[in-house]
Amino acid sequence: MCPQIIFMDFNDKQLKIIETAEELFAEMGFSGTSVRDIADKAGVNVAMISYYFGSKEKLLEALFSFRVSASTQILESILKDTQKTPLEKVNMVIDYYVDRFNSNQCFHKIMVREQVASHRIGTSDIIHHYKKRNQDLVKQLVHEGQKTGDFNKHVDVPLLMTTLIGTVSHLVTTQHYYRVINNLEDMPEEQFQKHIKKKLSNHLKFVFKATLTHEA
Amino acid sequence: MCPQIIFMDFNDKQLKIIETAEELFAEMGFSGTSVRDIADKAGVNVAMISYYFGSKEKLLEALFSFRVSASTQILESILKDTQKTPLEKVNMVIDYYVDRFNSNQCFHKIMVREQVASHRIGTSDIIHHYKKRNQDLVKQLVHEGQKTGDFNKHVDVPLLMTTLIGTVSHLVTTQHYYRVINNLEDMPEEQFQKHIKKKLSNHLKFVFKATLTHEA
Amino acid sequence: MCPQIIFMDFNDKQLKIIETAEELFAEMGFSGTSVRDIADKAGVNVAMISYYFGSKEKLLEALFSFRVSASTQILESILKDTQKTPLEKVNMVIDYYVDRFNSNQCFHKIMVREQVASHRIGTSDIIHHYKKRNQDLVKQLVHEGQKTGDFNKHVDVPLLMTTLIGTVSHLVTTQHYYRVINNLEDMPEEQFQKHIKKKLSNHLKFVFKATLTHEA
Amino acid sequence: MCPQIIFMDFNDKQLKIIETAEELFAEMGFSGTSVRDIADKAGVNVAMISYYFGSKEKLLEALFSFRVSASTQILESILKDTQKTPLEKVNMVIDYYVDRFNSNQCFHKIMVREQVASHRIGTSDIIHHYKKRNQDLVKQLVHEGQKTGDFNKHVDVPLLMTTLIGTVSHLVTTQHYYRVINNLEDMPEEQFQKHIKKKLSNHLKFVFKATLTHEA
DNA sequence: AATGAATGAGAATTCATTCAT
DNA sequence: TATGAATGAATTCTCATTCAT
Repeated sequence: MCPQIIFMDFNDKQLKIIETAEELFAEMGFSGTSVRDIADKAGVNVAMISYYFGSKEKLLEALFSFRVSASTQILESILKDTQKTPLEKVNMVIDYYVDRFNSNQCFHKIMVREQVASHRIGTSDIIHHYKKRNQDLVKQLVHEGQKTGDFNKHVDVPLLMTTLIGTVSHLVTTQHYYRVINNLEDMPEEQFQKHIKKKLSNHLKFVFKATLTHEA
Repeated sequence: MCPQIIFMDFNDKQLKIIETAEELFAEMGFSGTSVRDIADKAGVNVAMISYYFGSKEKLLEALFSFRVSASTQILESILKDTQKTPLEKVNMVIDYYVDRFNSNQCFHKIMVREQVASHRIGTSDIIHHYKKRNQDLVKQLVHEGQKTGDFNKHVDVPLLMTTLIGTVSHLVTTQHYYRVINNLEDMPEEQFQKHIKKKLSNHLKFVFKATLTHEA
Repeated sequence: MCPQIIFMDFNDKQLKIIETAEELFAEMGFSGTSVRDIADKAGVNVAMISYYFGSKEKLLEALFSFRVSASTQILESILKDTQKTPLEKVNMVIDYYVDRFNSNQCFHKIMVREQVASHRIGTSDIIHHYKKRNQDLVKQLVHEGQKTGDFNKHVDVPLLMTTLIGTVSHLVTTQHYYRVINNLEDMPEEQFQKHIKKKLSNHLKFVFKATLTHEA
Repeated sequence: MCPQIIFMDFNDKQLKIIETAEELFAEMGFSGTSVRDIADKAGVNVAMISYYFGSKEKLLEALFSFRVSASTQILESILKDTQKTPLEKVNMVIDYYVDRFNSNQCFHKIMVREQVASHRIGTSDIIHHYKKRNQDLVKQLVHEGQKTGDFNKHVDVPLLMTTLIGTVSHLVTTQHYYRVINNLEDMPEEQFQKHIKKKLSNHLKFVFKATLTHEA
């Protein structure tokens, strides 16, 4: 079904390289980061990267596999919960996305960049598979809410997903502008993260409740 | 206030370079594009780029100035219109953004990428200025709606802007995935653009109406 | 007919690079020579090689085109001469080969090496074309001699060509062994070249006369 | 006299490495083959090569020792045969060379390449020793034939050796061209080998008989 | 005895920019 | 004003070899 997401057992040095690459790719972009930069920051020999991953491109793919393979069941488990109302589940999905983006900011910055270009096949396959799966799950959830009469009938799930992911990823990638524009420059980083996470969660929950229940 | 947005008078060759650079930067990223690629595709001498713009970085800045300077008064004029209700104005703002992103896809792909990184000062200043101004204008509009009682009181304008821009830019940058996931691969490009533009506009108008008027 | 042998107009620097590369490839082999070696010896910047030829491989092809394209009509003109007997023409062909190998020793050393491997397409096409054409010309000449009754009937031209080229190229490539084995180490280089050229010419003429006229 | 030709007792793994190296060196050249290529193809650890042979260069020397040491007495035994006429012996020498080259094609391709360069001392000493010895033996044989009056007086043995070895080695190294030029591309490999071996043997025997017995 | 891990050196090539004209 | 030529620096990757185990 998704042969390219192979769970790999990375050793400490490989993990160190992956994590360092993640930080640098996030900040400088893939092409803007040299393998030497990564090696230097990770404290390993330059040749190690080719040795372990084959190439810079393959390192990016390894990073994708590593991050994507980490979370596959959470959304499923949210949906299966029979105790929750569809709206409660929607709120959980929102928190899942807010959490994921918030705790993997570097990776998602890379994702945002990579999604723009369609020419990197190795990664775009992984992204595509991941997006498709999640959209299908949310579609199920919306149908569930429509059946119970909680949600209105004409919800455009693909665009709702676009709003969800777009809002979260845009905030994550432009948070430094958000700080400046909203005069939050002096707030300590940790506090700022908590602050926007909370606000973003509330905002999206409100937007989604309004959208899903508002009569056309 | 914004010294770097200088309206420049570009000659034909300069414009050709800027437009070619825009296409390539959009697809390959800034670092992923070489000046030689640009020069070749634009049909000019490599030295022209340094000659005209000073450097590759400066070319990017010129591109930003060029695109941003082009539209400064539209939002203002929407707001000033005394004939329209606040909700009508919101819808106009939405269409303005949808239009802008749709007709300047390449540029906005670059913007999305560039926003991620905070290290490129030349462009981030322009982006910051642009975002700040637009957010302030929308804030005015929301206040106007709140005064008239059309909008509810606790609207988070910065996050609403995030949702607006995030949704539009996410769709623009991931439209190839959107096509595939929603089985629209065979639709001709032009028709597809019309299709998503219309859908996106309706979707956002509905979301905004619901959000701005929904009682908490 | 032979599209890959394009006559190129090389400038002085390009010629310098080609000639230096020829010397080094002859002595160290293609893979055994680095572009840096060539650049250093030729007194040019390393980047020049990529700049002018695109790649190391393409430089080799340029060298082949350069050397091969130089001599296309000589054999034809020998054959056309109506004043000479077939045997005289054979002797002229022999001298042509001896001369060619002798005055382009470096290039022919490269040819000998390159012929071994069939994996370098760019050059093997040129070699193949060149060998085919020359063999066809010699075949004509032998037929001519057979018609006049000068040569015997069962001459195997492909193998005769193998003997001709094999003998000359083997001597060229192993001349340092020849010197040592035959106690000619003290002979000055120039004199040695003259010496073996003369001896080789006589030897081959004798072998060919014997072979072509000897009754089975 | 020839200290480097030491008969070495290679174990299975060492032999596997040597044989694999032989194939790769023949096709790709010494510099064009990496120890990793050899190790991978031979199915052994990369470190094995340094471990067993010391270095890549030493592996080449081991290969030479291995192949050269294998055949030292055959030529001697041919000469000693008192039953055969000088011409019969010459024919046997020819078959010996044709056989040797034919059954050790890979090795002889390497030899051809290595002979070109004089800079690899380890191997050139072995080659030199080998050539010198064989030439001396053939010189004896020719003298024998001259004494009996079978061969004419002015035979140039060094150049006759050059013709013998040059012809055989040229055919071995350029057989793929030979196939194409003579429209034998569809002949199965095994059959082709038999075919050229037979033709080459007959050709050389005829050339040698003619040359050795032809009156000047 | 054998090997997976590791590495410094060097490989070819591309880069943005400069310079002479 | 415009450009072909040129280049030093940096790019990714491969190399043969060594080392700890």
